[in-house]
Parts: sequence; C-alpha cells; structure tokens
Amino acid sequence: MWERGVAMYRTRLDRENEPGVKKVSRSVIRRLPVYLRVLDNLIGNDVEVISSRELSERTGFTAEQIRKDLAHFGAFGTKGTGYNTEALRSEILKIIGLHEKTAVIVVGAGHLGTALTRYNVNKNPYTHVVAAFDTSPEVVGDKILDVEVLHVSEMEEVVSKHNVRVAILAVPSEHAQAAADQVAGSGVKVIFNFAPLWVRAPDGVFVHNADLSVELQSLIYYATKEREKAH
Amino acid sequence: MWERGVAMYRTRLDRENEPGVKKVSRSVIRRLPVYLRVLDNLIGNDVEVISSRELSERTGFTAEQIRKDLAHFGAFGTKGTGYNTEALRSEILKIIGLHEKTAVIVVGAGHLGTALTRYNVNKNPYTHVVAAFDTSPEVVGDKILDVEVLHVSEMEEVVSKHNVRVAILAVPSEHAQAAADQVAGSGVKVIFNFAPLWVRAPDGVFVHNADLSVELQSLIYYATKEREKAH
DNA sequence: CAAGACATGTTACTTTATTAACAAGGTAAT
DNA sequence: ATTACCTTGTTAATAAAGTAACATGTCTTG
Repeated sequence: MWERGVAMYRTRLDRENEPGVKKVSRSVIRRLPVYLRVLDNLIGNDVEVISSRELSERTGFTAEQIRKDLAHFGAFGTKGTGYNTEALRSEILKIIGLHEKTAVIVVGAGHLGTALTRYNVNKNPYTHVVAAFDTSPEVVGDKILDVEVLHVSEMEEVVSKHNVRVAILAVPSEHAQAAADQVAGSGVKVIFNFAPLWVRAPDGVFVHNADLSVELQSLIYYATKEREKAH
Repeated sequence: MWERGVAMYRTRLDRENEPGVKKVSRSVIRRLPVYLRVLDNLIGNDVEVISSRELSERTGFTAEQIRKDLAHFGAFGTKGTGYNTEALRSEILKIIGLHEKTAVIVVGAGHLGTALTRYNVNKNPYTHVVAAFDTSPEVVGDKILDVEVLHVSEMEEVVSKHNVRVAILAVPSEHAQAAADQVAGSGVKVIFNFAPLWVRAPDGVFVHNADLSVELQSLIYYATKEREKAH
C-alpha cells in the first residue's frame, strides 16, 4: 500500500514536469523546413536512406543537432542505417503541419507584396496563396500570376471560406498595425510581417516581424569586422 | 619566482580566453537597429532623454536586456536619468558602422530584386543602393526609382569605385551560388541572400540566408498550435 | 544641503541551446 | 554465427543567452 502510494505520487510529479505537450524551441522549428528541402531533393534523386552525418553535410547543421532535433518528436531512424527519406519527410510534414497545403493570404499588393506572392507561388510547394488584398482601386481586380487582388473588405469571407491561418503583411508601416488587427480579427493565426514596424496581435496569434531594413542594418556590423559566417 | 611564474601563466590563459576583441553575439547585434529606429523616432519628436524602461516599452525587449546590450560597448547613460537620445543614437551608429551611409548593391533585378531595391531606397536612411545588376538585356539599362540596372560584368568596377561591402542577392536559386562567388570575388564582405538555397562564401565574407519559403514553412507550425508570440 | 527617488552598469543566477560522449541496436561480411 | 563496423537516440557536459538583483551614482525637491 505505502510503496504503491509513493510510486503513484512520483508519477504525478513526473507528469507535472512534462506538462502534456513538451515545448519545442523556435530554433528547432526553424531547422525543420531545411531538413525538408534536403529530403525533397534526395527523394527527387531516388535516394532512399540518409544518415544524420550526410544530412549535416547538406544542411550545415551538425549531425548531433539534427538527431537531437528529430528526437524531440520521436524516433524515426534505424540504428546502423539512418533515416528513410520518404518516411522522415512525411514525419516532418506532419510535425510542421504541412501535410496538407496551407492556405495563405498576402495583404498589400504593392511591389513587395507582389514579389512575395510570385515568390511564394513559384518556390513553395507546401503553401498556396489564395488571394492578395489591397485598398487601392488601381490594383484591386488585377491578377498576380493566377492570384486575384481583392479589396480588403472581402478578407474575412475569404479567410473563412478557405480556412486561412497565415497572412503575409506587406503594407506601408502606417497601415501595418491596422492591417494586423484586421487579419487577426478575421481568424488568421500567424502573421508574417514585412512592414518596418513591430506589429502586435492578441494572444493566440503568432507574429513574426521580418523587418528587412533592420536585418540589413544589423548585417552591416559584419561588413567592417572580420567574423565567422552566419546561420 | 615560482609564484610569479604561475601568476604570469594564469594571465596568459586569461588573455587567450578574451582575445583582444570581446565577441558580441548575433542576438545583440540584431537588436541594435531596433533601438536605433526608436531613437530616430524620439529625436524626431524632440525627446532628449530616454530610460531603459521606456525603451523597453517601445521595443518589446526587457530593460535589463537593453542595458546589458549597450554595456557590451561602453557606458552611455547617466544614472538617475537615462540615455541622451542623440548621443546614444550616435554611439549605436558607430558600433554598427552606419555613421556614414553604406553602399549596397542588389544582384538580380527581377520582381523580388526590384521590390527590395525600392523598399531599401525608401525605408532605410542608412544605406544606399548604388546599383542593381542583372544579365537579362530586357532589364539592363532600366531604372528602379533612381537606381540603374547594370550588367553583371560591371559589378567589380562598381564595387571597387563605391567601396561596396554589402550585396543583396535576389537571383534564381540556380544562379545563387555563382552570383555569391562573383560578389565575394568583387570584394563584398556581406551577402544578404534571398534565394531559397544556402549559399557559401569564403572566410571573411559573412553570409545571411533569408530564405522566405523556409521561414514561412516554419511559421506554419504555429498556425495549428496555441503558442506565444515571436521575437 | 540632505534625503528620497530613480536609473545605470555590473555581477550573480537561471534557463536554454549546443556540443560531446556513449550505450544500445542494427547491418553486412566472412 | 560471430565479428567489425555504423548509426541512432539519450544522457551528460559545456556554452550561451536571458533574467534578476543590487551597489553605485545622479538628479531633484523641500
């Protein structure tokens, strides 16, 4: 009775230390799509198995780090052999949530928004830009490749209809926060913001600010000093 | 004699641990331009003094972190008061190397390259795009705002003439590595690469790969799960 | 001019991330 | 079947980054 009681208590503590979902760091999540791209290439070349050491050579990350990253989510490899490329690809797709094509909207159909729409449509097999939005009558109604530019008033309907969870923001900074509020209000869960302003969003909405000016300015630090390579 | 010998030995070891220049992490360097932007705004509004606490509210970083970041480079504040906005701005400019306008080239004058050229010219007071480059006769000779599109064969001359140390790469991935080799060969010290491929460069050249597809894919992870905000 | 309030910069602590080491499992060849 | 060789996944050690605490110094106010 006592031993059993103690054992049960310990178990409860262990559960508390590992509260349901183990939290995985942003750094790990960022590396997963890099593994994915390499796997896509390998599969395209009919390579069926890959070791962490070979993945290391193709990604620049260390083999230990790759194994550890994957271990966060399960044991996908075979000792002595490595990872089956198809199986690992499939697992990573499931982890990220790319197993079905993700609907994305682009807000702001200026030069940057247009370029990002084309870039994404052409370069990314896992996401799909369902529409771009703008307020200017000059661009509303246009098409960017096969993507229609709609008026922002139609955003909520489109988001709802296509179950859009990701928005790319490429509007002038003076409208960025308002645009962020609107997309968040429409039900979007992730905002990828290119405006040179750090937008805020309610809890539950994940914001990634990709301020290219700030990024460029930070890089200039390395233009004068002799330093190691990035990433 | 013995004690002195030991003491000297220890000192030598300490020096080796701290080799002349103290290394400052990428994370710190990335935050500096954010402080800079806030300072620019404050100065525009004739604010002369700012505390780390107020900077914290405007940047989202903690006050402790801001103080610690700045402390890497010196003591710029006044106890009891805070930081003089003009003076701190000036210090950060010197730290990053932005005290004189930095010459930048854009390689690849497609949609993304054009958008980045316009974005940078309009949004960034500290850098100056001196030219864009392409190989296609259709775009060579065009102008993007007031930036000329030149043939890549002229790159080395332009880089040398304007002392260009930073290149933005926006070429198709199949040409990215060749383009990186060429700009590195021209004497550029920093490569900001937007091609969906991790380019490599010789030692002494700092590469930052900004693969937007990979970034977007990693964000999708947060579209399904409930998670905290980024950055 | 003394005292209270305030903010920096430094040092110590905690947390997180990366690197290394290794035990256990699996393959292939003899 | 046994041996030699690989490679994974886990645990341990190291390094890095972020957070907190506080001693020191400055300003302001009565």
